[in-house]
Amino acid sequence: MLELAVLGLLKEQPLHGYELKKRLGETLGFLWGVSYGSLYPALRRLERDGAIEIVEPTAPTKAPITATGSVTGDLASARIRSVADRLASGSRRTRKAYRITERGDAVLLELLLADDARADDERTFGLKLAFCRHLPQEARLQLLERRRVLLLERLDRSRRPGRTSVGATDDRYTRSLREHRARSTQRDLEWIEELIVLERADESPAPVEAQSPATEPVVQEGATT
Amino acid sequence: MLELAVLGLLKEQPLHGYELKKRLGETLGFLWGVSYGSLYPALRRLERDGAIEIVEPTAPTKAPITATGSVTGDLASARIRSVADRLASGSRRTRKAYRITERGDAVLLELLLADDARADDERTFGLKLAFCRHLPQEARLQLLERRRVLLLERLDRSRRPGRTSVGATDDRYTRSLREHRARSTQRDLEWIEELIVLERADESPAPVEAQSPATEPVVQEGATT
DNA sequence: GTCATCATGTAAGCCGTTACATGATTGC
DNA sequence: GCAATCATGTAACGGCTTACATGATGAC
Repeated sequence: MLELAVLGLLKEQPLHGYELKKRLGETLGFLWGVSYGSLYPALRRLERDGAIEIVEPTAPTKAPITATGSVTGDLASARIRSVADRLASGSRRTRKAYRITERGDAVLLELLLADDARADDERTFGLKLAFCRHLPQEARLQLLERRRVLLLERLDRSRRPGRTSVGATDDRYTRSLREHRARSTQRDLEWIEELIVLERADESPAPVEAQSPATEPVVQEGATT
Repeated sequence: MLELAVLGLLKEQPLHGYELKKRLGETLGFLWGVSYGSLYPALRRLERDGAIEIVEPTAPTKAPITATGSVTGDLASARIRSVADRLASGSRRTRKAYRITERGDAVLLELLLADDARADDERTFGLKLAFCRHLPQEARLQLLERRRVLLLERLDRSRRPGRTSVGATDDRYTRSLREHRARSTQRDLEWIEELIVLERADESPAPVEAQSPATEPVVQEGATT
């Protein structure tokens, strides 16, 4: 889960651990308090696996700018930011900025597509949705559909009263809790279905990857109209 | 978290591990798939700590029926059920039914009162609410109030846009996710506030504990009459 | 007699946490 | 020079998961 988040964030631009942690809390609402104790080990793991690599300020030789031309774009945009700014200027050898590699792109894809069964985890779904623009539309729809099924099942389970007869607690609180959860699930479901409709609305088979950097500005002012 | 659930369920009636796991999924909606691999160790831990004890069918000598007269009531109601039925009849020495002890009552109380800060965990709150009838009303209100504050904070955080300018993802999906989460939090908040109002409505300082055993047994066929 | 279910457990491992240790940079 | 912040890490531990091992009971 953490790895998914890290890769997703690094896909946008190179960052170092400290900054990464901040974003984890800021732009991704959940993942409030991942600690350094888990973040740094995760980074090392990812580096070991070749999914990310350290951005060397003096030696950008390794940059394999192949499929994603956006990489250079990200770097450029990063350079003007204070984050990578001092990094690139040669000072500040203490911080280590990481960049996602081609291998990492693949891993990200994999993580986004993974169907965990144990995907109940709200957060994991949130994370996937947050980065699903990196998926082809088809896979995106699949993700939404799977979620829909899961919610339907949950709703179904919550409806049948189960075994209220025996020793099952059924006081005011439990009942309220059950009802509230059922309503929440219902709304989640409606939301997902709305997203599905929207997704189906623009059935453009164009590889999202290519238009990715352009997505946000466009949507902003009437892309779906 | 598991321990809280276990103690809560055992507070109602003695159960053995296998049955316990089923209930964990049934009556408590979340906690779908706790595995035996965590349940049994948890039971041993609780037993070691003296929070629960094995119900010995032939030797009910240890039963310290002191404060809670309900213990006998629970046992009685359990005996007519197939669960403890065969247990009590002498056969079936393979299964181990557990009963909560006085010590366990205290532990349960403690767990219900615990303010984890990391109480973000939806499930932990759900669990607490599910068993909060074992708390004095005052503490119950406190629980709800704390939750309210947490939700308010979350809502507040979700409102301020943060740093949308830099590299922060803000595509259709992320935006929708944020909005949906904000709405959900808003509704959770309204729900909690409703519960608080209800709670305040019956400011009867009567100890809930006393009327608790009357709830379930009556349903069955009046075992306690 | 064998299969499904009931029932209890152990071992290895993952993923995260807290607490601790360290040091560079910046502002005052 | 000192404190705050930035920045990176390690160690110990906790809790839960999967996969595995075992065995009793009841139905057919």
